[in-house]
Amino acid sequence: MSNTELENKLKTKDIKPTAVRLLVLKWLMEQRHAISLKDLELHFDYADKSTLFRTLKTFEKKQLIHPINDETGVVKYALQQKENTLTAKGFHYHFYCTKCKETFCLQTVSKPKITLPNLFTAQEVNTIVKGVCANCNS
Amino acid sequence: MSNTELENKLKTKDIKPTAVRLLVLKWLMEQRHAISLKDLELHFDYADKSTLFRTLKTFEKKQLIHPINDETGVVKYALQQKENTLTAKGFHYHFYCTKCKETFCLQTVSKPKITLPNLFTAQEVNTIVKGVCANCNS
DNA sequence: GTTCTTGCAAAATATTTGCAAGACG
DNA sequence: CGTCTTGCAAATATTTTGCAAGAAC
Repeated sequence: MSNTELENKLKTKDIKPTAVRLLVLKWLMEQRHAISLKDLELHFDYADKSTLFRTLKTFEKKQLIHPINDETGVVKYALQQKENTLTAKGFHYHFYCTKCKETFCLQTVSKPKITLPNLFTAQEVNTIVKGVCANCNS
Repeated sequence: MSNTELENKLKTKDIKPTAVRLLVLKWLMEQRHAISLKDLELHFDYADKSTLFRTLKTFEKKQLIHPINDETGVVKYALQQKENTLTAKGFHYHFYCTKCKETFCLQTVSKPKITLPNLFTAQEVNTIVKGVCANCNS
């Protein structure tokens, strides 16, 4: 994806396309798994931790990325694949590979049906599946 | 539950019944929601943080309690309701109430069916439902 | 007396903020 | 100029470990 395209992607999300943001977005798009702040820090060792932190926060607020809690204790982020609407919040499963320790977004065919006890009302469902990914299984 | 009963509960799990452990177990059994290390610290302000930390770790290792990640960033613990076996790992949903901020274990009727992409193999599934609990809804 | 537990201190890890300098328009 | 972004430092928050004293058996 060209720099102009990246810039536009940011602009349509109402994010000013700065150097750091373009680099982070580019890298995020190249990854096939979710990344953590630490991952960013290691990859962009010339940029400051707090800048990268705020970049993620900005991206998150503008819904360019979404946070994933894979229970490793560290929050990771992945690009928002579908547009979020209030009715269909782009539900998908997350998969954590216990071998390569990477976290992926899985395309989901259907939202799981969950029966709640009386008077309980649901707003959101998050499912994290742990196992071994295709790469590590072959 | 009497002290003797609490002691036995620990002993059957191969945990030495010390004063702190008995108090923690008793309190855990009285709660209807999961508790964090911080909760313990606040409740048992006369016991040391690290002691409480290690108490939780011991209970977890001996499968007296199980950790819950409700995506608040803090791990919480709740008593193991059913015995864990290798085949049926006592699956249940967890519910996080966005009003009272408490986390509960829900009794589940059936394990969700999840279809994974080719070559992906699952070992474990964790589902956290967010919404409003019965108490906050009434 | 050997092993396990506890308390205290401190390390390790992770997240977040204040502030001033600089970039951008 | 005014607003937004960045870097640096440092505050917070949380989890975890080392070690020595003490308790339990």
